[in-house]
Amino acid sequence: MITQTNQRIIIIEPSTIVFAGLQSIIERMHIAESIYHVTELDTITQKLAQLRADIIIVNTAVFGFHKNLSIKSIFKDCTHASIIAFVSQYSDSQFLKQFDDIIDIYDDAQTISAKIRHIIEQDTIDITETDTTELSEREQEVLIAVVKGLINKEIASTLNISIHTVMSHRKNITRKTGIKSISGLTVYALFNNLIKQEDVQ
Amino acid sequence: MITQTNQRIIIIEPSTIVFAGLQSIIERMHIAESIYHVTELDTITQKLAQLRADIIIVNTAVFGFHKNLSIKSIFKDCTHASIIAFVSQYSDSQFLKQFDDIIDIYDDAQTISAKIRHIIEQDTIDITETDTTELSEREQEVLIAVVKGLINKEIASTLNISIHTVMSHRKNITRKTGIKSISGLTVYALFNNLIKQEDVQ
DNA sequence: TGTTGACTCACTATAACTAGTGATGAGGCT
DNA sequence: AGCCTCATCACTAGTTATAGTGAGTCAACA
Repeated sequence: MITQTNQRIIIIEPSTIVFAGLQSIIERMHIAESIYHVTELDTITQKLAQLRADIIIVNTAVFGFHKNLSIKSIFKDCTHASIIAFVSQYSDSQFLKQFDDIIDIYDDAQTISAKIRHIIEQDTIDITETDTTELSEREQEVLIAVVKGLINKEIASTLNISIHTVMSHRKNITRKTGIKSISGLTVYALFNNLIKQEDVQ
Repeated sequence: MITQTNQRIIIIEPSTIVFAGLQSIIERMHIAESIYHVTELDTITQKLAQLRADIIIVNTAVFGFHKNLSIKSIFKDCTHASIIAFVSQYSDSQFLKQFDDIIDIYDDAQTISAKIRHIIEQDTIDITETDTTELSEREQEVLIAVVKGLINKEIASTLNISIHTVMSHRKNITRKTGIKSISGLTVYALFNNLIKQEDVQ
């Protein structure tokens, strides 16, 4: 699989915290050459072209309540950049249609990564298959239950299947991931955002 | 100046992005031993005491519109934790007075760092009882081995004790922490910095 | 149409863990 | 001296998990 690791990204976001969060998530993707922070729209419009960004993520809040704006014209100098809306509060759905994609403040890291990857892949010709999920849906369900601390019998009853099936799934999970221990599976599940820390135990 | 580098911090914040931002800013301060993410209030209240946090940062949005809540009573099990409000939208100022400090979503990194440092310094003055670790040294060793994925027999041989002793320790660990599942112990060990993620499995 | 993968279930035998009780010696604290 | 914790070990009985093999149904796909 060919990955692009030289993306130039601009984030237009008033809040330092939110910027830091997006930055941190994007950095973990190892696709960005640079991440540029802009807090206001006005100060940047002329310089945008200069920065030659590949991706611009813009908090729709910076547009204020003037929702009749044309995104195309605002970013007219960035012809080859993909513009992603970042929505942290209600935004008009017609307005949002102008963007290449939308990231919601409540999206999880996996979703955000997927959206950005998708944008990059659209721009890149050589898309080879993206990581298909290693585990089947049912296997993920079983894994989540295991990590929640349920024993096989309990998993069987919550999923309405026989304990034999549960064991069968668990054997397949072990085979596919190569992880034998519950603690290892816990880290795997946390890392892959299959479960939240507070749901464990 | 004595700096505290072993703060256990819980962030109660629905948005992954905002959490990642706070995490990233706090990590740069090098004061946190662990940063725990919780997305909802309901799922965590009973477990809060167990986690023995020093600082709890809570997005006031999780309280919804019921602003007559007593913060003291919600966090009654965390007597020694400082509670910081994280405000991302309008919040009643009377309500906010209950908190030890307030972080606003538009605060810059420097301001946030200063606020957190201030909280820590206040606390370090009135440390009378050093929060001795809940688990004995031997129990910690056993716990780490468990979380590494070793089975009791293996733990026995690496620690040069009988398998009976290992089980004895494990029983005590379960009794003291109240955590029965290996996955729960894994989260506990990660949060309490007893083990690094990469050492698991 | 034949293959593959997902999902389901079963049987066997062995290994490992859990829970409860009990015991001993070392060391610290009051 | 008495009390407590830690660390060590043991026995019992019951529960749960692991490993290996096998097999049927169903849907997708080439």
